[in-house]
Amino acid sequence: MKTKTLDLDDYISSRKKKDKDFAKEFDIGYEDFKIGMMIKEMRVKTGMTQEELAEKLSTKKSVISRMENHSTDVRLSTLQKVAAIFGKQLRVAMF
Amino acid sequence: MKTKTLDLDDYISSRKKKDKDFAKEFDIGYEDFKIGMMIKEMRVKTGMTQEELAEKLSTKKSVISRMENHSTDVRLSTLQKVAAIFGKQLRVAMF
DNA sequence: ACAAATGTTAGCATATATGCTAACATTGCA
DNA sequence: TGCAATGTTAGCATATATGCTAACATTTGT
Repeated sequence: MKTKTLDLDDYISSRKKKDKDFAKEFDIGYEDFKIGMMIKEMRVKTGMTQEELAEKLSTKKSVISRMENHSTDVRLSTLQKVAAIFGKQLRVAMF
Repeated sequence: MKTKTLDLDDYISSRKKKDKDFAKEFDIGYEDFKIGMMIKEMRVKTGMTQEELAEKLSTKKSVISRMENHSTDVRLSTLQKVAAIFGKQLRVAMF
């Protein structure tokens, strides 16, 4: 079961090397969440400003800044909204 | 990019057929979350009662029941705690 | 059928994510 | 250099996930 997990890790890892925007994914550990980095990376990659993303989320740019920097937690529904804006599908898994 | 996503879907799908407890994963759509089903499935599979899971989460069985049935949303930190109890790693991805 | 274990629900309390404004900081460009 | 765009932060308001208790329902085993 350990080896099986590693198989998938390897698969995803190699896929990411082949194709940079294959997906954004990360594991959530005991330390700080890195959700903000993920969101910021997708936003910057698509050339959006915080204010533009905020408008699409029907909120304010200060909220985006906080999410990208200070937030320690987030609701699944919020992540889902963000994913939708970037045309992505949110996936949650327990490996 | 569509085909790439399908590749991964196929991979995971076939892996799940080979090994039932390979992983629990699901996509979050516009409809209702199915987080509760995922949690319940893992709990039942490990033979835990709601009360036992509640104790490990330092909460009450009523909270578990609500999560498994009515909850429409959940925090990532809560999912992380649940995953940890089942010895799993929580992964979030935007495909 | 009964009793014990397990699960569900309602109602309320509390913690915290999210919403908002305004002031300030930083960056980029003329 | 200075202006405009963009990003950051603080403080407070609001919405909602989570915590808790108690009563009730359901299941399981005898």
